[in-house]
Amino acid sequence: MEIEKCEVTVIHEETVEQVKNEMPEEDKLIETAELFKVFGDPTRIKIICALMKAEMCVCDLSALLNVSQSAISHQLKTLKQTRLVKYRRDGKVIYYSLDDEHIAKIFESGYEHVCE
Amino acid sequence: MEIEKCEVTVIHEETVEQVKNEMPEEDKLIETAELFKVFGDPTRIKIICALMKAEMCVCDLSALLNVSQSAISHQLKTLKQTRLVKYRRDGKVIYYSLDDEHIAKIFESGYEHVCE
DNA sequence: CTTTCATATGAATATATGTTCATATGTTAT
DNA sequence: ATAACATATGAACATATATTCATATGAAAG
Repeated sequence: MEIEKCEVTVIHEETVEQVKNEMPEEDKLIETAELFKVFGDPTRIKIICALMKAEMCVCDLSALLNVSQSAISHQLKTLKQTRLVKYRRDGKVIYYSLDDEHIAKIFESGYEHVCE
Repeated sequence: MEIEKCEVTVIHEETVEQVKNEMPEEDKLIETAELFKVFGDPTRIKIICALMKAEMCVCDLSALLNVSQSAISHQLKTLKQTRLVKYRRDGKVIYYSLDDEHIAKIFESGYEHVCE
């Protein structure tokens, strides 16, 4: 007895084939989703937005956004790992800034849509 | 005895004040995060990407993306609620498409960054 | 009106994730 | 060395969320 594959009815085979050929690599799409996911948290988007205006240290971000130092630090870790922010050390203080001009562009594209 | 506010050390008061004044409304930022969150799931980003190429029905999306009909339908519900997709009915079949040209722009801004 | 088919939906489950708390790290000043 | 301070980190907890499963809805055909 065969194990049946859970088949799905396809109504428009041509469309499915055509779109399948035009779709980007799955890996790229997953990476894209992961990128957007990072933008998809209130604390992180606020950090990104703040860093568009000025380079800032952890405790300033913490005060500005009214979020604990630890929470900010954890989120900055995520932002570092995904290369959205970079940092420099000056004594005890660590200054964060956006890694790249393009990060701001992504923010803008979403923000504009919300404000339309 | 007073309840102390959990105060945070602020190092650069001027910067914090200035950025605070330049920041958009919190509501808008939260909405922006919510928008990006919708883009931040592999299945949903694939649906969005597919609908950039063609209008498609649920079972075609299901076949194309190799995701169950139910899962696709649940995700389309999310996409409908956030006004990223619209639909039209033709008999038993419901065709989905992107609600707005701008949706594709947002996708592109993230996709480009990944492919840079 | 009953069946068939495309889609939607609610409950349940497993997993992911954001924050807190306590503590560690690393730098500067005494 | 030691104290003070800015930041990082690990564990724990609570919440959010994506998928599955079973079933409901709604339209067309017989």
